[in-house]
Parts: sequence; structure tokens; C-alpha cells
Amino acid sequence: MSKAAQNDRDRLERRANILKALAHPSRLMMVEELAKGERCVCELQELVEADMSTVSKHLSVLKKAGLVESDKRGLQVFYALLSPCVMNFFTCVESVIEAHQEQVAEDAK
Amino acid sequence: MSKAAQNDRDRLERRANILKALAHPSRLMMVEELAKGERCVCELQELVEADMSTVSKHLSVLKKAGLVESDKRGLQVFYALLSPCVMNFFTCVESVIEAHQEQVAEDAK
DNA sequence: CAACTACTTGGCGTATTCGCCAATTAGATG
DNA sequence: CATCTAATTGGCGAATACGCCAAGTAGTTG
Repeated sequence: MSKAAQNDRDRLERRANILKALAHPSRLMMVEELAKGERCVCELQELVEADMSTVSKHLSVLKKAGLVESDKRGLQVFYALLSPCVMNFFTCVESVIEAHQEQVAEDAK
Repeated sequence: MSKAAQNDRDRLERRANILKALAHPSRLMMVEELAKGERCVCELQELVEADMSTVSKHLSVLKKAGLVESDKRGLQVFYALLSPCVMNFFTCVESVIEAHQEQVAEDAK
């Protein structure tokens, strides 16, 4: 493979990793919550209603992707959204969903 | 769980499904190509250099998510991007990547 | 209609993801 | 310093995703 093609693959892989990090209902829920402001793990746990270890692992996925940052203060760890621009995307996603539902309804006729 | 919370879960799951559909390097590559115009499966296969069955399955993932549509004309099947707005998101993704790289470099100091 | 082309689907082994439990770490508190 | 709390990490079984090969389908062509 050419060098340029390899660079292209790397770029695509990095993008895919970020999308993968967002591609989970609980993580989306947490990102939406963090868009309102920073939250400690315990608050996010209450929100998604899962084991704290599960929530913590979800957060580490988001952190590895560069989407959130964490800050330990006392016993608690606060997470904050680094790239609020991801929220814009949800408008687009919503339009895909609506269009798709129409499409499915159309096909059913 | 309350009805409202269930609706919320459903909504998040639908969103996550769309993100999951995009979260693969080959599928991203195809989406970018389709943003330039419709392409047949054979053209996309040449692009991603994978088995045609693999490419076909990737395309069916994108189609199930409502991101592309297909149109058979003669022996070929042409795919087209339904929601060009997904391209806007890549700008944001790119900014996440850049910021994250700086962050990683910063931490290394 | 036999052969060919473009594509899809089924199946299978491998790899990754997910969620819980148990154990561990870091900091606060009596 | 023993203990408690908030969070992370390790590990395991179950579920999904991935990619190829083989087989099947739909449409074209001699």
C-alpha cells in the first residue's frame, strides 16, 4: 500500500474510533448530560442505572477517545465534555432517523 | 422504568445505531466516497480493497441505518448517500482528534 | 437456455464489546 | 491508623461484529 493510502487508513481509523466511542446508548446519555455541565461518576451512575464499574469503563472509553476529561476533587471524580460540537451532530442523526422511518413506512405500503 | 425513560432509551438506542453504522473505517471511506455521488458496489470494492461480500455487508449496515439507499440498474447496484449532513460531523471529529493529540503531547511532558 | 457478471446471503472462526462481580487504589474521616 | 467512600481495574461469560469463502439470486448476453 502507498504511504498516502496508509495515512488515509490511519485517519479513517481515528475517526471511526471516536464514532465507536459515541456509539452506545449509555455513553450517549452521559455525553448529553455532560453537555449541561460537569458531573461526578456517582451522578452519571444514577442517571444510567448501571454498575459503577460499568459506568467508569464507559467514561474511560470516552476519555481515551478525547471526548471528555476528568478531574479528581476529594473522593469524587468529575467528568466534563471537551467537544460540545458533538451535540450538533445529533440534529443530523435525528434527521436520518426521521427520514428512515418515513422510508420504512413507505416501503410497507 | 417509566414510560418517558423507556422512550428516552429507545431514542438513545436509535442514535447509537446510526453512530455504530458509521463507526468503521471501511464504511467511513465509502460514505466519504458516496458524498461525491452515487457509486456501484464494484467501485466501492475497488476503493476499500476487500472481498465483495464484505463490502456488500458493510453497505447493508449503512442501509439498515438509513444512511444510504440502493438502486439496481442492470447488473449493477448503485448506492447513494441519503444524509450528506453526516459529513459536517467529520469537522467536529477532526477537532476532537487534534485537541486530543495536543492533550496527549501535553501529558507526556 | 447456458454461461457469465454483479451482487447478496449463509456460515464459520476469530476478535471485540459488554456488564457484572470481586479486588484494589486514593482520599477523607473519626 | 482503622475504616469508610468514590472510583478504577482485572477477569470472566455472553453477545456482537468482522472478514473470508462458498453458495445462491437477478439480470444480461451469446
